[in-house]
Amino acid sequence: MSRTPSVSRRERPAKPALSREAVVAAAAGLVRAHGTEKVTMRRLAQELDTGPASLYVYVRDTAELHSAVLDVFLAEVDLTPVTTTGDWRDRVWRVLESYTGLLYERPGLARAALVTHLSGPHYLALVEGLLALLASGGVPADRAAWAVDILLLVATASAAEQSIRDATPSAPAEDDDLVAAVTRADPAVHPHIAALGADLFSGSGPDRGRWFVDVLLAGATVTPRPPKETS
Amino acid sequence: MSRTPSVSRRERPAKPALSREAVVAAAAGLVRAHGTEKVTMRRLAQELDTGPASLYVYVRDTAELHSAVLDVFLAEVDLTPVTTTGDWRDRVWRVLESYTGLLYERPGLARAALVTHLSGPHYLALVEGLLALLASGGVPADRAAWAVDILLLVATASAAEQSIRDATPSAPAEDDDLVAAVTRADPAVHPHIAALGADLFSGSGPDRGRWFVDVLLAGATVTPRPPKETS
DNA sequence: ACCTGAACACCGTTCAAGT
DNA sequence: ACCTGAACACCGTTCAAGT
Repeated sequence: MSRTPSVSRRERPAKPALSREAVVAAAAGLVRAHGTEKVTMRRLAQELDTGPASLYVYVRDTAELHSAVLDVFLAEVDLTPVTTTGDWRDRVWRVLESYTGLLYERPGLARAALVTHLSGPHYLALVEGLLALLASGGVPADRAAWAVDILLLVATASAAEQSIRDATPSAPAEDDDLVAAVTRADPAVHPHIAALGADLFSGSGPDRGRWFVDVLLAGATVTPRPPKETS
Repeated sequence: MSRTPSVSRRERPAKPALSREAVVAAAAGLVRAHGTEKVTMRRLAQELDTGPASLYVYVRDTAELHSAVLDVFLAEVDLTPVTTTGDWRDRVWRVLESYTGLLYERPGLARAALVTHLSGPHYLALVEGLLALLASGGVPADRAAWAVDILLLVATASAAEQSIRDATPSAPAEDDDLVAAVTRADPAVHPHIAALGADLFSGSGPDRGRWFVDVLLAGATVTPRPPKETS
């Protein structure tokens, strides 16, 4: 008496067909559920009910996987300020705020973004939007490219850095080595650091960010003149 | 007849006594000889003729080790521009050039610096030097703190990024995903990116860097005025 | 042709047990 | 008290061998 084949074929939920989309989506799910640190080739393979080797058909390596996952999250960046009216600098700021806000909740991704080149569609859309805003503000195209690069870098780094602090509870990270070193700074050796003291870390992320955006955008709109010689 | 104790005690070159300095110095040697990637707890322990567990007496974890090693290399930063005469902006630039040059040859360390907080003595000396220069240029202390942060961030990132390109041979990284994506960009969807094309990556590291330093320092010396309302 | 089990060559960190 | 062998719990990536 043989078992009924049609029933015994499989007991567990259908194993979804693999594809790049499925792999990246599963990885994004892993980030959402357990954080970026848990997104390893092996864990992801387990999640997809296969062996790690199979993933290499769809992603080049772990770095590329991380970059693809980040792009999934970049879909959440609010680009509406690009097509809104209002001061262009404010609109740049709002886009960056949306970008940073996203990364604040996904610190591991911010750190990954710091050491990889992004190239996904949502990243391109973000860059395009910022370039459009800078163009509308009268920033020359070549400077706009540089400015967007740096704006995104600083935004990413601020998210990544915040995540370092957040790993420990205390407000300005009592036990941070840098804070300790600054507090211990000898005024005779490091007068400026000693004078600033904890003010070295002053200013909220947003305050610093807004200041930087204003400075950079102001500088980018100025046609650069060569520094005057000893005349 | 017992073996002569004084001779048989050890056959190999003296195992150097462990200490934080010895551990960090050995790690720096590993970086010099084989690159930052090879500086793992296990390899370092092997180098020091002990087990990995022993290292945890002297360093908290791998991140702290990397940060300590980086500080060793930061000893090479040329801080003489701090006490020289000449345009203060030039002198800031020269210090940053020295810092970046160092990291260009140690890409792994640049990447490490991007994701850790530094706090070593040479890092403090670098920050102190930059703060002194900005102060001499009339930058208010609180803005100077922000500016130095960002200057070092951008310098570090540019070294880390260069290292990503350098990992592959071709000049503007032919096979870079981002370059490919930009080249493929549809002008209808991404007009600004398509218009810029390869110019998105234009400008040498130093050109971009110098431009950025000038913009930031110009902005930092301006007393910020609240953006004028709709008046 | 396509996919993957199993292996290779590693990791960081902890802790019980030694001296 | 100080130090560490050995173990625990993982990694990324490759490739020979299957279907």
